[in-house]
Amino acid sequence: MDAPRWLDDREMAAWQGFLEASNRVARHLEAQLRDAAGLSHPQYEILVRLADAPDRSLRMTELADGLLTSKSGLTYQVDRLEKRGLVVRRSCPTDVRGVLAVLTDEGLHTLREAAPGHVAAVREVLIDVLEDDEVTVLAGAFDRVGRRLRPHDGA
Amino acid sequence: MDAPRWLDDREMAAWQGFLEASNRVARHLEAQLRDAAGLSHPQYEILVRLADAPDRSLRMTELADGLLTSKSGLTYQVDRLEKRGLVVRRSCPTDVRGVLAVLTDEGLHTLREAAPGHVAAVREVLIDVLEDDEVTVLAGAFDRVGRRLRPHDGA
DNA sequence: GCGGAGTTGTTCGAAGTCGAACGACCGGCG
DNA sequence: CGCCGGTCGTTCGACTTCGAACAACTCCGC
Repeated sequence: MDAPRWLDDREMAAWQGFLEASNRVARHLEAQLRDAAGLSHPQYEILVRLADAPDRSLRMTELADGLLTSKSGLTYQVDRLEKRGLVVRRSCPTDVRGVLAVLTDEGLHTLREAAPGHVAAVREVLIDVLEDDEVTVLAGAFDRVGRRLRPHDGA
Repeated sequence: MDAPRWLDDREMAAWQGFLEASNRVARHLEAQLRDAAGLSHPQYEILVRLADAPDRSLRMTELADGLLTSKSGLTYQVDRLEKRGLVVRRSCPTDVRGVLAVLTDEGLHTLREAAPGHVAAVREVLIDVLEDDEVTVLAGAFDRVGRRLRPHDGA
């Protein structure tokens, strides 16, 4: 490691831009969701995944895998959602240890109310700021970056 | 807002990829810095900015502006750094309210030890995963995205 | 010089995140 | 049947972050 390859200007701009953009975008969307629907971004993602799942329900572990949060973090957020009545916990029929998180009607309603505003915000701060070909490049590149850091996904 | 423009597959891939990539990259670098130098990423950035500043010192507010953290967050991190002896607080000569954060020799030394490994990690998980033209596109696009969300930068 | 509006950095409480430890439970093998 | 490594979800304590409130102070117009 005696000859570190430093970042040239172009690389530095990409790196700094990435850092600033990811921070600001995350903050902005967090604020938008909270103001519009009283949801944090992790909570919103939990609702989305449950809404797409069969029976609107998923095991805690399945939920935690897709989400990029820890198991304990998921427990915390599901607690919050349950106290608001957007999600219910049921015990898993095939495994006594297991817990099923189930989206309630109210949860689905809340999600449907929040989704358009959230998507609009995503467009406003990211997608619609980019040219079409930039979106394409970004999708390809980030798929590679994300996959590479995924715990166990050789593909 | 009755006709939300949803994201098509390509846009969705870009958005999801952005989310996953920014989370995983941030986590990975946080872990790398902590293991190699006992620094958090915010702390590392503070050291970098101080090292580049005249007299290796900056006002707290100047520091907070460049950094993407709040004032209180900065106070907390500078407290940490000061307890480790990497930074010292001095009162500002031209403004009694002001506080100058000054990088110590030990702070500079720690930074120089940490920098090569950090840069290598940035290359490994982001820059070197991308093609040259992808880096270029990314730099341009993110500059626009970041600038757009900046509090006060009409340009 | 003076008074009020704005700035500066810190403190405080609330919130969220993580990893490690934990009790409870599954499943296979003897 | 009985045991034992592995899995499930929660709990716990430590850490970090944020915004609002705060006291001290500057700066500008008069």
